[in-house]
Amino acid sequence: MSTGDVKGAPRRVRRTPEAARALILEVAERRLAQYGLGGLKIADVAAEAGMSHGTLLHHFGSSDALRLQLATRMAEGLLDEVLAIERDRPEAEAEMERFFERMFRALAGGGHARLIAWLSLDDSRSDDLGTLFSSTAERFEALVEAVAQRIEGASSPEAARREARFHVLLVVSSAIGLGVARDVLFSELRLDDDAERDYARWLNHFVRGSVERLEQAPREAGDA
Amino acid sequence: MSTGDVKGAPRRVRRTPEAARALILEVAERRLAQYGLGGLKIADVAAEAGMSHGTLLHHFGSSDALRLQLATRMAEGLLDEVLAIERDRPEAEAEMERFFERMFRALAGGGHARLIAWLSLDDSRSDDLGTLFSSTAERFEALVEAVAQRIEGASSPEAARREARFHVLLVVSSAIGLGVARDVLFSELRLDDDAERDYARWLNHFVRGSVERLEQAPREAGDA
DNA sequence: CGATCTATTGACATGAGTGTCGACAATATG
DNA sequence: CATATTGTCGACACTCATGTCAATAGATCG
Repeated sequence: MSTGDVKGAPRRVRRTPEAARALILEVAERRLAQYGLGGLKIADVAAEAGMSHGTLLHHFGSSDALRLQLATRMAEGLLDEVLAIERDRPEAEAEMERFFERMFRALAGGGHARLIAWLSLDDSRSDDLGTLFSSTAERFEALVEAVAQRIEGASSPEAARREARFHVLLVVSSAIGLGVARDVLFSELRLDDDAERDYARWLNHFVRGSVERLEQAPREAGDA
Repeated sequence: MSTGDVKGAPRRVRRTPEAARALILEVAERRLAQYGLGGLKIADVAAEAGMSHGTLLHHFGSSDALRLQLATRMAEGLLDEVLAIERDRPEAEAEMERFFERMFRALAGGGHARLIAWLSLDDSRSDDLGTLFSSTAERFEALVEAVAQRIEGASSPEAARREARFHVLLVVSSAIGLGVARDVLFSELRLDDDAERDYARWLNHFVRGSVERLEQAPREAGDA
């Protein structure tokens, strides 16, 4: 068995630091989604990226820094999603309809939910979550406001905001829960793999219907 | 600084194997809830249980076995919760009202959501989930049936079951998501700590209202 | 082409977590 | 009190992920 590539493949590939980092983060994100936390061992990530683990350390400094940058990258990706949704004028009827559905998919579909869960489960890293998502809070607040204004006429402003907040919390928490435990839940409830898309649509209709109902009839639900 | 206990504390405590295991599992479960995954290192668990880590290994054989037994214990605890709820006759109106709320709290409040997330995030352990929760699937199915029968009269049986399944999925996924990412979500949505109780109630009313609505008007929501 | 820069590498060091083992001691039994 | 059983301990060995370092080689520039 000869070594195969006698001289075709270069013994070393020299990348720009930016290219190397981008490549590593790509691989890391893919591995996080595919293998979970265990897939982020720097030796494995480096191997899949086609370099030695020493090189990876050279670019990121430490394993922790890699994970933090990965988290930042993914958080920004998620933020971009939310911003893109917001740019589509959520106040427009047709766009509002897709709003929850898109956010749901952004959270549950990709590895974002897993990332959040990972950061939450690791006590030493739970603080990072606050800084990572500090910029998204106001986006969520804007969303809450948008929803609240639609139902504000039918009830008091406080009640409207409470309803809006809980509606958003419902969608986001469900998306995270599904993103984390999709396999178990589908197995438990005997749903096939296509059901996630159906559920996303269903939840969208469900929440939207509730909002519309609140627009007309005040305090239909939500009094302790 | 003298050693304090000159002769008061026994140099060794000798437990029965059952007592030792129970103690260890107690400590482990507490630590999982408090410190997350990192809190399950056998040396730390053993220290908090007042024994050497060698003793812990003696009783469980391996670190993996400890985690698996802990998972089993917690899964059984969750199952007991569900069974207890079921015994309270979910078909009765008043109990049905509390059904979702109680399950929600059982999942989100304790460490169950974290356990599920932990097992899901670790690819090497994701298979254990299936076996652990194999016995709960039929319980969930019974719940789906109970909900479905309430709304069956208003629409086709298939549509009723679909609605029921998605309603259950909504509550469970939201509970898991909240149990995993409670801190982040509350921070993002600017909710205080009391909000979880309120949200559980709100979600209960929310889902119950939807079911009641489906009892009267068929296919109000849920057509793609 | 020769010099400089630095991304890259592989070998090595380090530390944390896990598992092993022989001796000790607490309890039961005669 | 003598003996057996075994839970318990502490020291040691092993594995593996992380991090370090000096040498190497690819790229750029004069």
